[in-house]
Amino acid sequence: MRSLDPISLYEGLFAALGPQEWWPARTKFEVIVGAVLVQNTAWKNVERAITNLRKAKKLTPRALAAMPQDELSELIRPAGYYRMKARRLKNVVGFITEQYGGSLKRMFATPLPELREALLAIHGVGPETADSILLYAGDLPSFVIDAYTLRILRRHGWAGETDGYAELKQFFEDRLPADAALFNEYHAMFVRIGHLYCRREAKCEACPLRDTLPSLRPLRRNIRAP
DNA sequence: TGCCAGGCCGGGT
DNA sequence: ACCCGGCATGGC
Repeated sequence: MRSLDPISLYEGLFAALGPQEWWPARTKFEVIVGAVLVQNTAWKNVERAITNLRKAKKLTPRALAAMPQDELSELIRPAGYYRMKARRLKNVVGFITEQYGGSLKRMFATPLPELREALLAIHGVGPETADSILLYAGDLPSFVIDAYTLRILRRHGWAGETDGYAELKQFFEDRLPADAALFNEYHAMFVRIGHLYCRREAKCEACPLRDTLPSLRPLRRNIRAP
């Protein structure tokens, strides 16, 4: 991570990409469901599953909790790993129901570190899923690292091979103001870059990071996302 | 046509 | 503390 100034990188990304308006979801609960469904899965497939759930009117904690797991797994089938993910969704809604009476409002009123630990204790919720829920559903400043972030940071030599999720998360959180809107925009831009320029088919030469970044310097102090 | 996507878990070194 | 196989559908 040496030689990476996260604020310069943010400014470079934002200048190149603009606001991302993430997470693509209509409700907070839909974000939570999506966060589980997208585990190692293309978002396109998740959309189908979400659509099925919406049409079936199952996009609330209570409706999901009341549904048989087999029925749930059929609805989310397009997202892949559907049996496992049905179980995981059940675990998450069980947690919301038992701990907070099904109220996301109450859940997200929990102090961030405490809630994060609680989420990680749910079977099927790992660091990225937990942080995505905290940030994108809860508007809580928990920086999300994902495969794209890791790949981009490594490809540019900013992250070493030994840097893992915890190290990278810590790195950004230590150097940025704890602002959910900023973390939101930042991670969303990493994913966008990943999608467009950092996949197998995509061209690395077209990546905005390629030319803009080396010439970047910290210019402004106010880096709030729109 | 294969390879792989916005992970996570469990069992083995 | 790592490393690996399993989990599954759909798109390019």
